[in-house]
Amino acid sequence: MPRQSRRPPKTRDPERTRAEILAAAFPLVLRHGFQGVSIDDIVEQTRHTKGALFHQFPTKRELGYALVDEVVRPLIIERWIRPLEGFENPLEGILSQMEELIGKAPPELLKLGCPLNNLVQEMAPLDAGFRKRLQSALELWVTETERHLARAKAAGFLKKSVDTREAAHFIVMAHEGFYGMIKGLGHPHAFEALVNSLGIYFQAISTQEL
Amino acid sequence: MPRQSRRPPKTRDPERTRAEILAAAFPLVLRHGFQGVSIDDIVEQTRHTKGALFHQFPTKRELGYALVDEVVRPLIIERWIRPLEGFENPLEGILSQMEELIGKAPPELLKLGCPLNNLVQEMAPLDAGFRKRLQSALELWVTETERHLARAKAAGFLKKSVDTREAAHFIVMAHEGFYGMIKGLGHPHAFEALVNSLGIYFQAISTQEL
DNA sequence: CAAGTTACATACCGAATGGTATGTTGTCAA
DNA sequence: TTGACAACATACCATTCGGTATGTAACTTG
Repeated sequence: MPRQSRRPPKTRDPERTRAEILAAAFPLVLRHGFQGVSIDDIVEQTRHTKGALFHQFPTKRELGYALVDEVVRPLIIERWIRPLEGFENPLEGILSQMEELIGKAPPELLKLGCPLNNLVQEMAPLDAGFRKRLQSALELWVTETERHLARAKAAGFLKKSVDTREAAHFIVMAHEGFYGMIKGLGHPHAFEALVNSLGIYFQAISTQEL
Repeated sequence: MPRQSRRPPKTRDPERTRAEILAAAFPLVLRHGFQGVSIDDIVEQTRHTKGALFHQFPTKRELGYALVDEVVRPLIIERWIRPLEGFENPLEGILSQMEELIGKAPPELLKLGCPLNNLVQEMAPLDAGFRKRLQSALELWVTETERHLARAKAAGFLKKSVDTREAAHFIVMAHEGFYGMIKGLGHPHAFEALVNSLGIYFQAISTQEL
């Protein structure tokens, strides 16, 4: 018997309800943008109703905020920061992770772009609440990247002259730029060119051959 | 007497009407996104009516297409390609132009992002017509950038080993990434960091000190 | 100048949207 | 066991939106 019934269960679980709504909203927003997705669209993708949604989230905007704080933000850490811990040289880790998550990603997924970048471009100039949360997520990404660059420097992989904060900004910018460029060109073909060029930059700030 | 009357003139000028509608739509779309702007919003910013708009553009989407082809595309050439012709070394030109158009731009303008990038992120995955036109604009930007890189190479500024196509992709990506990053962080403070890092990349592909 | 056509202006419409009002049921403390 | 409240479900609403139907004045053409 399927544990995940299509009909609402008799037992209540508000946290799970909330999580399921967010999980349903995420891919829709990724594909259509926040403004392009309606409450009804989201509800349709869950086993819940509009009443449940508006009970969990007072407004559509609040749902968007939760999406940033509770879905997008953790995703950044999980995908782009945590994996670096497994690499002695973080620069290698960054290139490797890019190859893994962008280079090898299915084209139809890549065309949807980066969840964070999409929301930044769409919502940051429109709404202060979004702006604040997206900014916070971006700064977290930069800060954590810088931490690993500092580690790289301490381990002698990075030239002493490198400003790790500057480099971290550039690297995060490149992530978002890669996604944006691939999305704009419509095919992932440009990825290799981009990662090669980023490699040249990495080489320029490194003390040894990568 | 003001030549530009607020009331519609008795004399007709369809091309001017069309241009005025596009001119009114452009800043609105830049600020609120394409989906975030209504036909009535646009009409309100002109001395024309909804009837005129739908006479010039059969649908809202067609207006968006025209915005890409007739406003955004020329803007790229005018801002980022043409100015390079005045520089013996195009790499210097790119950095100089970035400083001029991004570094010195008013923060409230920067927060709105890059017109092309905004539309790419918002509309490319949603609509094939947008996708085609945005892709074409991006490829034009890359191609024209590559032309100047080839010139740089011929003049001996670039290392022979540099793949100009790859580098052109990376440079265009950086333009869009810069805008996106500044928009996301909410303040132009990051620009200097980004342009410094791009300078390191430029140095790495150059034959001499910049 | 007559007749047709283009370029609008005005009024209106059906559908979609975010949100609400109200009813119902599970849950839990006393 | 029983209220009381949280967690929903259902029905409904006001507004907004892209688009259209229709009327009219300017312009072109024969």
